[in-house]
Amino acid sequence: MKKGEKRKLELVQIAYRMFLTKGYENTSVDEIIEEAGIAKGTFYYYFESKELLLEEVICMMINKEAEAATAVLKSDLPIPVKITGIIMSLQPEKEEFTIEEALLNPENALMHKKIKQKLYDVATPILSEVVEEGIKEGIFDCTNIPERVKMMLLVSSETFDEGQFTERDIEVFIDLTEKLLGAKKGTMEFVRDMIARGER
Amino acid sequence: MKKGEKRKLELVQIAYRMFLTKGYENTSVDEIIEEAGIAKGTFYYYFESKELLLEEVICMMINKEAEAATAVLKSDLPIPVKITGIIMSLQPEKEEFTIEEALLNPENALMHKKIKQKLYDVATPILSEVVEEGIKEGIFDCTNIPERVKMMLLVSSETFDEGQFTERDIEVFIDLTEKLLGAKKGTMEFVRDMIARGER
DNA sequence: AATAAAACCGACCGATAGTCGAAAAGGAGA
DNA sequence: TCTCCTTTTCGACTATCGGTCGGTTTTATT
Repeated sequence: MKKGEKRKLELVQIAYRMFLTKGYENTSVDEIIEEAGIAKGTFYYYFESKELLLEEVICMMINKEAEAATAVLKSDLPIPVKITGIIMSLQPEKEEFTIEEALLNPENALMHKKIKQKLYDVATPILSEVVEEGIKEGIFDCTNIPERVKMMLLVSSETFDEGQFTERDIEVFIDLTEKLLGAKKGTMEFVRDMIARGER
Repeated sequence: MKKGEKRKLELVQIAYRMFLTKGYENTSVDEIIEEAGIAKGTFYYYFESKELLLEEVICMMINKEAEAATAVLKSDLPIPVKITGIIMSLQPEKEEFTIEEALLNPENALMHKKIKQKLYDVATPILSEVVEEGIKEGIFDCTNIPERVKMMLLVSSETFDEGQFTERDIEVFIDLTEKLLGAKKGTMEFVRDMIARGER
């Protein structure tokens, strides 16, 4: 690995940590370069702008999560379990840092939005594939799969990411998922336990 | 009306216009005060910060939309039409300015998020009331109404606000709404026309 | 050793949100 | 009209921030 690439990676990782703890808007380039012990010019040798750095930080995060999701896809778990597993592996929450709080912070609205957008782009094809499998196996029955998957992702992220959800939210989510995919009642019931287990 | 209140209102309206045309981040306080013909100090006499001004601008917008929504609620339109009407009256799009573009602009992520949050808070009780009506009339059949309404709002705003939606998105949305509320197939079919008509 | 390419430096710039002490403007009572 | 107090206005000033630029050092190549 070349020296330049190493430095760039180092900067991305420093930024990752700082963006999540302090927020993107509240982290200045000056702070990043101080932490890294480099000069302003060096920073801009590696990144065209602060926002492009953010882009790279997000890429790094997404890739990590996409890997986990793909692993679930290729496993031989039951289809409904796969779906829940993929959705949950996409939530950036259970990492070592207090990411949830950081992303929910209003001042990270931009970062949050960008992450969600990329996450959808990555997750929709993966989940769609699983749903196709499910249709072949006869446990799902629906058309317009990508659209349905997107709505599922939307509701799940908006409901569960925020951390403030009730038993009733889970109930409605299960009901919605089953109906959206044309599954028999009860098919997705175990989501309840997975969410409970996945909780912090 | 006192002189001070008038000035404050004037500033909020100027900011409203400028935020929507140029974006919140891209509108400087200097530009606002130049437009208003006042000095910096005067601005900060009325608003503690630029962000608190944004808060007031959003309040103004929400109130306008909440009024429209309540008007629909109190009308004697058929229930399903009421629901669509309320949802559509909450979309800040069809105003005189090019608001949609401004809100979709990534740099307005903060503003967009804040608006959406407030809109949910205002709209959920109103829509829930309509759904209750529908249940009494026998065209809907469901429990956990507020949760279902919130998910409906979520999907509708995320799908249609972005402006990039297909015929298939509409189809899935109709299907989802009917199933979410426990309505007979076809109950919400006319949404298609309303969306088509409401389009720009 | 000579040369070129990659990596690094930090003073500097323009723009921005926000501060502050002082000065008008306005009104109420004498 | 003068006084006193409150409300409103002013604009120079500050601190911080993202970003630029010309030049220097390090590293690899021949």
